[in-house]
Amino acid sequence: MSSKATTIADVAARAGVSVPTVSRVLTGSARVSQAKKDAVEAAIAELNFRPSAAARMLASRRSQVIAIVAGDTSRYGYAETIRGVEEAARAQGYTVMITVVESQDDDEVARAISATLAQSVAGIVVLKFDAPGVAVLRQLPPDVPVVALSGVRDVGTPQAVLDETRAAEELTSFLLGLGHATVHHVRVPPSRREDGRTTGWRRALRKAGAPVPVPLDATWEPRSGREIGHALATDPSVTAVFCGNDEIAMGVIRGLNDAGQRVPEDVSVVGFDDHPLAELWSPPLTTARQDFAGLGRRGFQLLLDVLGGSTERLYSSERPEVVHRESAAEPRPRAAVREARSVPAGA
Amino acid sequence: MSSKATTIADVAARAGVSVPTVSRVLTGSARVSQAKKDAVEAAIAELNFRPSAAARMLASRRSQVIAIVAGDTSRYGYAETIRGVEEAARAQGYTVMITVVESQDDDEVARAISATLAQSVAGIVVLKFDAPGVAVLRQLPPDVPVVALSGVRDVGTPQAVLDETRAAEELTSFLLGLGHATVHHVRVPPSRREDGRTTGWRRALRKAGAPVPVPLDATWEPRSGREIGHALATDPSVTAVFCGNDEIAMGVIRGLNDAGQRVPEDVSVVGFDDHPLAELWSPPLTTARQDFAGLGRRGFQLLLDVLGGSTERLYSSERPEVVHRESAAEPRPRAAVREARSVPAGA
DNA sequence: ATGAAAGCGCTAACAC
DNA sequence: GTGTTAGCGCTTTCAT
Repeated sequence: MSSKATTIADVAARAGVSVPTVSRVLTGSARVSQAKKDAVEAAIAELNFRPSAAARMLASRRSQVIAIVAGDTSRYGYAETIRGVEEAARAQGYTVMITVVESQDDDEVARAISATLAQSVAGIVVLKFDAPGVAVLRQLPPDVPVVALSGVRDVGTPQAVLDETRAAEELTSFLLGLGHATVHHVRVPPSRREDGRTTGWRRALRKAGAPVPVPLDATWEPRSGREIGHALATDPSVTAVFCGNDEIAMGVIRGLNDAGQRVPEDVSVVGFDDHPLAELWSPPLTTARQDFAGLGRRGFQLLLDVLGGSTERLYSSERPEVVHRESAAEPRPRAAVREARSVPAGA
Repeated sequence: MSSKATTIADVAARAGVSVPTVSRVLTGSARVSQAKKDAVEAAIAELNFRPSAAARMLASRRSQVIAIVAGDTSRYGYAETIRGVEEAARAQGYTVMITVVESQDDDEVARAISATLAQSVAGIVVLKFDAPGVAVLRQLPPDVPVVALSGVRDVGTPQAVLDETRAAEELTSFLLGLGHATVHHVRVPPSRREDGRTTGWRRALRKAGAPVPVPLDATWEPRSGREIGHALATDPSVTAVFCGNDEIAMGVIRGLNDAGQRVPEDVSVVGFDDHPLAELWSPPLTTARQDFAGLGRRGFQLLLDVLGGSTERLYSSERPEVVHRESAAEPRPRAAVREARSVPAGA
């Protein structure tokens, strides 16, 4: 696709050597005399030659391309994770292609897998953050080098995890320790029946003997949190809320504010992720910091280990750190609820 | 990389036909009798055969892969644009690979271009949002199918644009129309000497005969806006601020608040992009809505036109729409400035 | 150390 | 319609 179709044969001719010799200097697979090496390199530069990755893959049956399979690419955690994988891959000379799986529908999952495998990738990193990711992992042929990235440890596939269960438990316990009778929970769409964040929250409540309220479901849209905030405002028993992520927490706080409730004076709200805007919010969000880019980097490293034939139990776990800011406080008698202002039409 | 190395020859043998016939049903390049077609499809399914994209590209000299070249992948505008390109590409059966260019440094730009071109891509979409993007565009060989995505119209390369100059001018004029003597400007790192947003702002001020303050420079980090907000708070002549993007606007508002200034009562602040959190911020942000995903989709469509050999002047422009919310108001005598609280250490 | 020959898995002519 | 014959641009034996 570059200039004309400058091939390795052109380079060989120009340098006065054989084709395999050019290949040797290209790949460094065997020693070549300095003289020929220089000649080849000069010819390559003059001809502005670029080897064809396709021909290379075909002949060598090896590939320097990895695929990232994800249910989304632009939401905060996904985008950061992808950035981490790409960064680490690039540093090792790998190219990254990306496959999006829209749903856990069989056809869609099969389509995504086919599209990915057709590209002769060296390996695959799947973001197991949601149902599509889980489905892909389950349907992938067993002999493909793959690593999963997620929030909960699992058996089987090599994986890098951000242990959200422990962090959620810690965050919930912190709220309970402040004196709240219980902690309500607003969750984002879970990857399976229950996310680690929800499990951790439940575990903390159980351990403390606190009642376990029914979790409320938000979508990925921050504004869905706002509506839930309106609802939460009408329930005086709600004094602390643990949200599935910071963006939902911001929405919930906004909804609570619409209804005249202050955070943290009337209701404490904590998020998850430590989104870049969490520290700038009013009030600054207490949350758990997730190093998504780091997760991506660890994931790629693991993939490299798999590719290297490592036989170890491939696994890397890290625990998000709770960041204490100002959105959580001791419970106090709540202010009177006022009618939630409806969301402006053009908003 | 899939199962073993099931090839088209295995399929042919199993189906009792020749290799090209299998190829024909695979590509639909020629009619094949229904009987053989069925046999081939059955064999493909039984063998779980997946054609090798590498072999295909090599033999046909065509590719179903496009590359997105970008200076960043996770920031809001970038991530959304990438999402749009990927979505449109996937809908047409294309696979997307992504190349990140870290800087405008010659070596880095050359590395990115080489990595991209080596993959035998059908075409390239470059995000000309920053200096690295501009540099890549300039150094790309002239015969590569490419389209640029940006905020300012340019000559040369086919491109899809989001006309930020006009939108910035409109936003600034709106502020001036409210009665502000001038509008200060906080810009994000520009793609060249000056971004369209800055140009539009300047143009509006000139047209109105308003003084043109020196623009302030933020980084891409929202918190850099906060520090600028602190500085702005000490200058009583500042009554309206136009920020390069919403995240910086949020930081500026926060900084202003730290110093006891209210928005919009004391200072009006407007952003750019209509970030998903802009409507949830306090106060909700007046801004210009940028349809980045749409830009990405239009960009891919343009690339398809280029690939189709279209000889038209390939160009697609759209103008961001100003969204009026609550962060801008008429100027009023400002409240006394109080010492800006320093940013919390752990924040 | 270097060249000749033989493919990698597929598509593209070209016959029939 | 369908099979035969040639490659695509590289890497890989295998000689030398």
